[in-house]
Amino acid sequence: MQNSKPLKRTKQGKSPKPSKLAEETAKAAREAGNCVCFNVRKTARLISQSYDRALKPHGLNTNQFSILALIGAVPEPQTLSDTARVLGMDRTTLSRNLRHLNKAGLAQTLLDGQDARTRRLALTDKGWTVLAAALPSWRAVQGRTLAAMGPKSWPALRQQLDHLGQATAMAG
Amino acid sequence: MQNSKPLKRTKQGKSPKPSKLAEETAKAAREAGNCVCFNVRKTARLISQSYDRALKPHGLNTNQFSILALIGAVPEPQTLSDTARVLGMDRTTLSRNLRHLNKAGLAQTLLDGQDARTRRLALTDKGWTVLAAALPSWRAVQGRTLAAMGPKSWPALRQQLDHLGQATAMAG
DNA sequence: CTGGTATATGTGTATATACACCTTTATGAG
DNA sequence: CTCATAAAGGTGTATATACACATATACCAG
Repeated sequence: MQNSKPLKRTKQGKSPKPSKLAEETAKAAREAGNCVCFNVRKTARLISQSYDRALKPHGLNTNQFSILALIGAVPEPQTLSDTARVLGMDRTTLSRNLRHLNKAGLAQTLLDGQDARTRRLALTDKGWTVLAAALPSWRAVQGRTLAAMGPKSWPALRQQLDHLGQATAMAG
Repeated sequence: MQNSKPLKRTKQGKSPKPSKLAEETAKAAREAGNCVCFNVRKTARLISQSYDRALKPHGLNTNQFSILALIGAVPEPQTLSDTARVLGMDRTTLSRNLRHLNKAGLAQTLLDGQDARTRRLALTDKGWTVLAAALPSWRAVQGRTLAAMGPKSWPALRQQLDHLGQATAMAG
């Protein structure tokens, strides 16, 4: 159970007089509850759990499902970098996420005929099968989510999220 | 460079005839671009990079900043579980995130006088100092973000995110 | 008191995420 | 052709994330 270090004990009775710095900083810190980044990340954490549970019977999590769906959605195999861009994901992150999908036999990385540097992404037969099987589960959780949030509000929310992603690039 | 496995080559010239399954699934997969979970996660990835850069001079990332700010914002040390709940973070995730903050000497985990099971979270003096120093950087990036997205739209967006987080709990 | 249950937390494991840096290949200037 | 530079991708490292499971403690019914 123990976390290695010896722990102090919270003082009982009168709470210690906070330092001047602490007093001012505590007040300012309450602003940070309004942090855009924190609130988006928090929502991402919460909603991911819901989608992960829904996709679990297919051996996928929401991230893997999104990658498979994107690879499957485009007619010709795209490069790793382009795919990462569409996913809003760092190239190296996608590279590593693909390892799991490769190992699971769901996705394949193909050489390009023109450029020896580039890799192109495609689904395997098994990948198509798993994706096809997972889609109804995704539709179900997506439907429940839209219903719970009021389906009308999603288009506006999505637009704002897109806008925020773009704005972020601007804002540095 | 190589990823161990021998890679196939994308076929040149005429593209292969897609299977019936692939054809239907590809069409369905395009729906998934509208996935609520994917879009929230994507925005979270993008915006996090911006905040991480802004906080980097203080040795913090956006997640660590949020945790410090929350610990600092409440008057009395709260339990780990309660703190995790407010952060919308799994208890065990917070537990591990705290290790870094403990090791860095920014946060401390205190024993509770009443209940030997519970741990309460507080900032160290160094934690107060670092948080105080980081707050202006956070205000700056938050300000840039709000400006770039149109400051009027944030309150509504935040409300929708909160709602979505709640809805998620309902939707299973 | 004692055993059963609930609560608070830590661990094992798997995956996600991105920056800094490196290698390989393409491309263009001369 | 050759070298400089750019572009595509992989690796090292650090952190984030959560589920399943394990441990320690509290608390309550009998």
